[in-house]
Amino acid sequence: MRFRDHFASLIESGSLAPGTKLPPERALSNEFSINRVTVRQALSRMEAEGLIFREERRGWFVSPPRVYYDPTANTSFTESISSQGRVTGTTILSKQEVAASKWLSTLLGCAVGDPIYIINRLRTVDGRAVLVEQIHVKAKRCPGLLDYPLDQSMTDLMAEKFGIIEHRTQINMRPTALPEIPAKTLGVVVGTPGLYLSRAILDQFNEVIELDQEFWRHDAIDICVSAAASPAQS
Amino acid sequence: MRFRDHFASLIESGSLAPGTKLPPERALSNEFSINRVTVRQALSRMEAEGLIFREERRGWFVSPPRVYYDPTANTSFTESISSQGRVTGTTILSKQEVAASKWLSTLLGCAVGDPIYIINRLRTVDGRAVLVEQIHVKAKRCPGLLDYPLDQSMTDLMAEKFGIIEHRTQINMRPTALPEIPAKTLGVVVGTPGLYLSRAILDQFNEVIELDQEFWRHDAIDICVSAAASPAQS
DNA sequence: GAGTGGTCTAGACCACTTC
DNA sequence: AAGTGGTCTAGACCACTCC
Repeated sequence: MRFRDHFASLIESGSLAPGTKLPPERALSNEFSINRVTVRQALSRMEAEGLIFREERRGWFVSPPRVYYDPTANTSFTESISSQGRVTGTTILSKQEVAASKWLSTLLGCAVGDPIYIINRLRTVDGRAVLVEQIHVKAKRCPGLLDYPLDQSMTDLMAEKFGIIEHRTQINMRPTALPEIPAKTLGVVVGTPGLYLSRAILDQFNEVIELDQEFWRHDAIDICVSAAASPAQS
Repeated sequence: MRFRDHFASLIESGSLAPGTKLPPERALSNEFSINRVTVRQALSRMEAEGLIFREERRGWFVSPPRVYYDPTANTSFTESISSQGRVTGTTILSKQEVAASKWLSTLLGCAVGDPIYIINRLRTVDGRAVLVEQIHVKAKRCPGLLDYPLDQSMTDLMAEKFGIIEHRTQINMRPTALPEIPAKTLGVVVGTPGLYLSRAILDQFNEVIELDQEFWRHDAIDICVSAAASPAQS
């Protein structure tokens, strides 16, 4: 692992700036006198460590610092990221109205066939795609939602236009490999390590009104959560 | 990816029970008429997806279901896991008193050189090693801690013996590759995807009294957090 | 001691990006 | 059109597990 250690120390010492493109695999193979298969194995290891990332068929790049993100906070994604001096971008990939599947109806607590809005968004930090999200909301609770500008905070939009106040959120997260569609969207090889995050949002009447599913680049995020001990202590 | 899809459907349909050992790589290579390098590539992909896991030099096994874990809850690890019908185990790997390093003193808010207890524990679920944790506590606040039985809830121990009540916890998590020592301890290949979780625990006086660092097998955990919206809404 | 996984070499072809 | 990453073949040796 001489190869890995070489680059790891270069990156950690800051000699290689975030975003820097590494030399082609074949060049690395020559320079270090190791086989290209071995080079790729070492690069994948460094990818898993979050030191470097790749853009499919474009090459390997030094990873930028992770962004801190508190999924339980009431601050919006954009707000939270820009307070860290980073620039976010949001792209609407698609928006549509569908009839609730069995699966969706269970999670949202509605009838099968009820109208549901689905919005797919891509979010970037400093120009790099870091997450894709699929948002499901009950159309009945916010008619015409799709006609509003959707590249901003959904929370704000739903509060201002439809009087829906977030009351509680149930979040699940797990490390996983990125499935085909999110991977393609993020410009990443299918099977790259990632983070899956789902979020069920309940309104002031404790009704599930929104269900989000996010796939993150695993090296983009540092999740931080602050928890106050509840009165009932074990 | 015929190979991957074959096993993925077997596992997802439940035909291959958790814990089942897969055939040797060379046998798979023969059976599917693909090169062993390709077999290993597919297996690594399935490992990243959480479908299978490996024990170093022992082989590949079907992953058991993830355990749900709420790092913000006040329930103990054992309590939370056993309520899911799973059996936990805890092994003390080491316990010692050290002088606080610069790094530790900053995080714990004490002087460099102050006495600190360090406890390393290994935790298992249904017999499988799923996480290693390193616990740092201020020795001054709980003298003689190391002489108590340490294979149970630290929270309970510190409350009962030293009157220390957890008041707030600051948690950070990120997907990463397992470094050498945790990997070895978990019987996992260095560089395997994992989850890093750190926890700073503050007592009733808002003083940091404990600092934990955990490395999880990435396929073992499903993190769930419930968040109530705070009065101050953005 | 046999078998297995971990690591490595030396090629090859294709799909895609870049020019 | 050239170069690059993604995928694949066909071997090899070592360290370790298992019997």
